[in-house]
Amino acid sequence: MTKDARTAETRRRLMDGAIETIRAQGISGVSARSIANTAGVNQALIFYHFGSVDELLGAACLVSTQNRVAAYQDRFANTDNLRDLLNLGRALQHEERAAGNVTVLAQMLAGAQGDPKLAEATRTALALWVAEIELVLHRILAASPIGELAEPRGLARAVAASFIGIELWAAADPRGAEDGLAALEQLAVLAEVVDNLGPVARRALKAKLRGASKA
Amino acid sequence: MTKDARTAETRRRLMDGAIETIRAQGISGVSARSIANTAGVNQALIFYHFGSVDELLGAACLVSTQNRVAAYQDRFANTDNLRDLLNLGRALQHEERAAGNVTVLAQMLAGAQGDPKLAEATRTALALWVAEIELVLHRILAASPIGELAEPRGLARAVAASFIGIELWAAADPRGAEDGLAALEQLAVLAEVVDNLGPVARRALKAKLRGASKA
DNA sequence: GTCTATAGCTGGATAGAC
DNA sequence: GTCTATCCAGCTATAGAC
Repeated sequence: MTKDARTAETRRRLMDGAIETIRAQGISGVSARSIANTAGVNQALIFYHFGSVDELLGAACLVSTQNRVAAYQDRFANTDNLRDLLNLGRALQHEERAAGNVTVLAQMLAGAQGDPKLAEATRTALALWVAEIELVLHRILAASPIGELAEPRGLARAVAASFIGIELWAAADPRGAEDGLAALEQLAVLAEVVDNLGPVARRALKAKLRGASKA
Repeated sequence: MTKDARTAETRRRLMDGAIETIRAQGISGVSARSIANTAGVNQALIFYHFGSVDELLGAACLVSTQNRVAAYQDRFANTDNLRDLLNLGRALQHEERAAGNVTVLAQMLAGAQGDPKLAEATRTALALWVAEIELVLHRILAASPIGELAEPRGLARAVAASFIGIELWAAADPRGAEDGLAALEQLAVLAEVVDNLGPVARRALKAKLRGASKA
């Protein structure tokens, strides 16, 4: 194995270890030693390769989020109606719970309180998800009466933040989180029903919404 | 000042200090020393009065949440339609951002990952908010076509979790969180519009929703 | 009840051998 | 690049004076 390959391997193990440690113990369980232990790597190598624990955390979070988002690019691109989006959301929620990316972002966000460096890294990672969601919403809402009210920019952030909140909740109260998620899905069904009203009801609703948004 | 009064005063200062420390530095900035420092109280007294930092955190979180929820009891009780609920939510979001209770609960939730004691305390505190929200939703949804779809139990938890997510987001990206919040409010307006449809459209919608909920 | 002092541990970070 | 050894700051928790 060449030197470069060994370096890359060590860096990868450290980043994987960092993610796994956040996932299992939360941000307050994270330390150079706990990460090195999970990674099966010497503790001093964190500082050699990344300079500090914070910078390792930032790098790990960014790379792992890039990977997760990339895994959905096709599915995001092929979504152009509410029903597909709802299905995608369901799948995403389920798969990411297993992969742990949402949990990691939630913990990073918690750690970002009063730590500008972590805040910066977390913001960058979150932006990757938000950008994808925003694009899809833009496409879908343009053709929906709901588009009269909510703009994609805000809605994308609200959706992402809600995922974060639910996932955080799940750690303390799994059943409650499950119920909450089911309720959100039902609300999405409401949006879909509204979206599929006949042309007359649809025009009436549009007019009402236009009035409401001005009030 | 009597002994009992001094004891109560110290306990109060410690609990206030704990809350303030979580608020300012997040859960990973919390330690017996940082709390004692904020409280202006000797560090050893945490262990004398509460036994451990975790137990202080649990007690502080519970008491401060009780106080905040109590401050809203009348307003919750007097809310029986979507418009009032939307206004209450707006007021609550604004006032609690200042009071910091939502931030504290979010940080406790983050700390609860892999710490069963914190998880238990946080669950109890969250339940106080959820119970109020659930009661209001129960009242409102019974009279609304939306009630065909979402049950109050799940929806209450979803709403609370979303508040948590948004507030956590705000620490890293204030503008993004603001946009997200605005979008959620607009969605509530949609619900209100749906709720105020004429009797014909309303019956049609109900039938559609009933079909959708079975699918 | 409250304080000082301290034991014993874990944390970040670096120096220097290999 | 990686390892061992180590410094020192900060942590929880307790003992004991007041």
